Amino acid sequence: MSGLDPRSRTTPLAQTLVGLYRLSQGLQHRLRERAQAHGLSPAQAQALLFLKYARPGVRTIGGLAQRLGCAPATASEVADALERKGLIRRQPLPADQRVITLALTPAGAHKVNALEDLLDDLEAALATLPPTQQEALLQATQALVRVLQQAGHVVVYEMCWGCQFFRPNAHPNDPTAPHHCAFVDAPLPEPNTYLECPDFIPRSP
Amino acid sequence: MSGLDPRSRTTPLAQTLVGLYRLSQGLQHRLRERAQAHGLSPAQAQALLFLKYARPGVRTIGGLAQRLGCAPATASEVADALERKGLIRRQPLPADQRVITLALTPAGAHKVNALEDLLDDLEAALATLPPTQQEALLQATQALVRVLQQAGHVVVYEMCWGCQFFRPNAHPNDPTAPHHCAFVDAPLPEPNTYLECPDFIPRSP
DNA sequence: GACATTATTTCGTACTCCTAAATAATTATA
DNA sequence: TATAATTATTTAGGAGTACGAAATAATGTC
Repeated sequence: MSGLDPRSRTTPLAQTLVGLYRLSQGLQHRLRERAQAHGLSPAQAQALLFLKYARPGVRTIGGLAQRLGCAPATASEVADALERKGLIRRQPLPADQRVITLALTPAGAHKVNALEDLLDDLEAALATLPPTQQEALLQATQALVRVLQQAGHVVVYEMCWGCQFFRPNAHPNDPTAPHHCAFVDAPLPEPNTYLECPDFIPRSP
Repeated sequence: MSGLDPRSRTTPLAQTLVGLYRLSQGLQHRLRERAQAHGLSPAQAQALLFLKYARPGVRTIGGLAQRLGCAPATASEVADALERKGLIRRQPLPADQRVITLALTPAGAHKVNALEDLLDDLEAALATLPPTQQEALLQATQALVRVLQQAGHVVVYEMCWGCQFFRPNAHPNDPTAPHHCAFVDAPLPEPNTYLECPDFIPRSP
């Protein structure tokens, strides 16, 4: 009955399962290869991208652990490595001295810019699929990610636009923070709305 | 332009890319969790499944390295760990003493039987998708795997039925090996046709 | 002020992963 | 048939990944 038995690989479900497994393996392989070309490990590359794109409040050891799907101890070690390489800085949060915020150094910002095309060739491969398959693949992956998210296997970070807690132009008289987040009940500066947030919940269609 | 920038995540292609990335992360996370429940690392669990289902000729250090997508040195270390745990045996191949064949011990065979349902809950999640999405997802993943395969990011192991080199009943008078493989040009015993082979190439539709 | 909670770090252990070099067996070449 | 190239694996060394448990320090609660 197991989808990993080749004999059961006649059912579409089992074939898809094995396909996704191979896809995952290939993606990780590609990730390692590309990161290595920049002198980084896969986790280090992901951490740099996280620090570029996550909203300020989650750029901490704990936030990084959530994003990498690892224990805080591991995230602390990843931060150690990046700090040794001079790509990030640790800084206690003034408001709560237990929290360590992580910030890219100029060298780190430069490195992550060179790193952004990490999966471009996979995106190019996606583009070769017929449009109907692209659309179906999008629906299916999003449905699966929701399942994995509910099972706690992955934390989804997304930006505000499209989030059900986002109130665009709730403060029209405040040019520095015209929008509003109903989740944390706080005004949002414009640039922050383009950053990733783990509290994101999509608006229902 | 990068699909990893949240601002570009408005295009279906970029959304799919990020979805696949999360899917991959979730799958690896689940794999680690389930393997750990059996006292194994992810690589060790994959190695045991490989030794159960791969055809005899590839059950070697090199074959394992191909399957795991790692260097032979790493595969040798994985074999070390499994040997220490008494789950596999190393044995030089009589015909070529350089080659080390790997075989499950009774304990290893027992362990891998308990391990086969490793991704069953992901398969269950797949089953919740509407049938049209299931079909499209199958097509799309297979197309993507082909791309990754050609780029060398993954080696596809499949069993004979469906392979273009498979000649069923080519030796009707030989009850021990009625089939034939045109790739290695050798007769195939019936049980072997249900095992996975890295030389698999699908028949054209 | 005592106590629980939280975020992070440190420690110890096991595993992953690579490259480069060493070893041994086989195959090719001269 | 010696010698050389090739192949499969192992060993060694180094960086990284990952965890649980214990330690530390800051914050919140009663």
